[in-house]
Amino acid sequence: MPVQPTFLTTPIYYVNAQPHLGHAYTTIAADVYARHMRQRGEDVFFLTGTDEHGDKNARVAAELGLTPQAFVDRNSANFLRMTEDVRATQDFFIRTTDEGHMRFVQDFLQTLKDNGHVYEGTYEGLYCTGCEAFYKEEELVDGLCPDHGTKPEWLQESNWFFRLSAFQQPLLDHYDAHPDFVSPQSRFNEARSFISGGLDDVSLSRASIEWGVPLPWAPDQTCYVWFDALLNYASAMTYARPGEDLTARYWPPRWQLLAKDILKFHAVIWPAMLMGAGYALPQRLMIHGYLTVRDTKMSKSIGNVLDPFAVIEAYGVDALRFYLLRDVRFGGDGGISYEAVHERYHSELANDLGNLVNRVIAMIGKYRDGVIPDARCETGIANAVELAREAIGRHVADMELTEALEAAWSVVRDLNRFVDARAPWVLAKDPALAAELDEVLYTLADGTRACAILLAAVLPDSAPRILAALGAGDDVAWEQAAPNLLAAGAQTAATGPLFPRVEEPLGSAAP
RNA sequence: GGCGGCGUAGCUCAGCUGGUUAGAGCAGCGGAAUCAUAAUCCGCGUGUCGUAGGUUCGAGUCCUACCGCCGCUACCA
Repeated sequence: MPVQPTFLTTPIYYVNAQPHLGHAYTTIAADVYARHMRQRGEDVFFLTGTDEHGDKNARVAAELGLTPQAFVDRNSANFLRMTEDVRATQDFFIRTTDEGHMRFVQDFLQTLKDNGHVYEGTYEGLYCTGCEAFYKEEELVDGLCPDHGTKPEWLQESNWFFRLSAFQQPLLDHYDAHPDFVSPQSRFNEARSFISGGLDDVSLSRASIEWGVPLPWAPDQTCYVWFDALLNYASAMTYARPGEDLTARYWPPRWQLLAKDILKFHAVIWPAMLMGAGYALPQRLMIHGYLTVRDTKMSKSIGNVLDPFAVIEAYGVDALRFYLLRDVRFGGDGGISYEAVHERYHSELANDLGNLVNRVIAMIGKYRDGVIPDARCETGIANAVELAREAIGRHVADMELTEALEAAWSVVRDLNRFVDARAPWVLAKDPALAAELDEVLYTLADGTRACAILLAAVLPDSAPRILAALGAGDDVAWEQAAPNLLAAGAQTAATGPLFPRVEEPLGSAAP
């Protein structure tokens, strides 16, 4: 199979806030895809990072007595640490304050202008200085800013505009020619109908905001933060590897992941910008939904969200990764809770998978002195592995991560069924059945090994531990996700429980 | 208001272009087994498929109306 370049991105996260579950969610999903494609031997470039310009940051920095740069340095570091905490394996962590990025933004804007897509105009409206944004009258609450409760002022400023309106037809043409441009389908329809409803030009600059990228032809204005931010996906190609331009190798992105709240920026403005500058468009955008905390009578406290770091601490990072992709169909909205984490962790990770590994290792230890017998994988299990491998490959490629996990889990369930059906403890009592016992034990060890490969992208901590326990080495290459590849004679190694039981769900004893 | 979507077992949800007795997981009940983190396996659901009509030989699956919920309806990340 030829090595394919695979460029995928998460949005860059706005450093004004602390990293939270939403950030972790997108990052984890992207990481699962990246790890999977690396298993398949593809040439992956996984990009994530932070969005650092905008007046909001400058103001908060001032309140804290920091320079804007010091402030974003500190907060960006929190996001970088978050990617490490969830075991994300990005190939580059971009920051919009990077010199390489800012230079690219200026070049890009100049290209847009040279191509005739930028003009000077006047923007006027009700402006809230707190929000750094214009409001329509109907958006105000009693004539006041809905966020700040202050009275917006009528402001008029000269801005530079991007001729988005000119791209309505080209965008529609692209949507019609690429029916899988935006997933899920409902988001595709939403974006397309938005475009067909008519596009207005958008201002791409701000006057009187200093914390940003100056327009190359009008340094008194800075680039509107969204233009600045969107361009990270392209700018990273030019400087992520010093002295090397990766654009030819990776562009365009195969997948760009984002949550539904920023659909229009990515599905309308972003492709139009790329068209205007002569870039190829991303192949596919994956729009995922919101994780909502279940509205139970129990949770009275406001802002009682699920803390991903608390879950990692209590259950391990694999549990968080598994839970988020398993319990909520990737792409849609879904309710989450600490109780559900607790249930999934025990019923599936601990009982189904963890206990499977444990019982297999125990039986091989007890009946064969911890040596993998010389036998062949039973055909039913072998077929199940082959089927799951095919299904998972297909699902992950289409960013159907929940479905992929379901396909992997069916093999785990098959293996547990197989244990009971063949009852090795009965076979062990009759020396005449030694060959059958060998086959059963080999099948269990080999099948469990294959499951570890199938799940390695989701469970980066546990999969290698399973392989080690089975004496199966540490190669998680996708070709290994096939039956009969466990070497006979390998020595198993006892391990503690992979997923030790946890007494109480988080949040059950709130102070 | 306009456009779009959703409403399926106690819970969370699958059900592609209409076609055998509507499915899965969890929870619950009963049983088996003992290798294992008391984990596992087997069996058990008469569900008005939101409501009322319609098209069809046949409709969760298409059409209409209605009820309920939700998203989008241009520049706060």
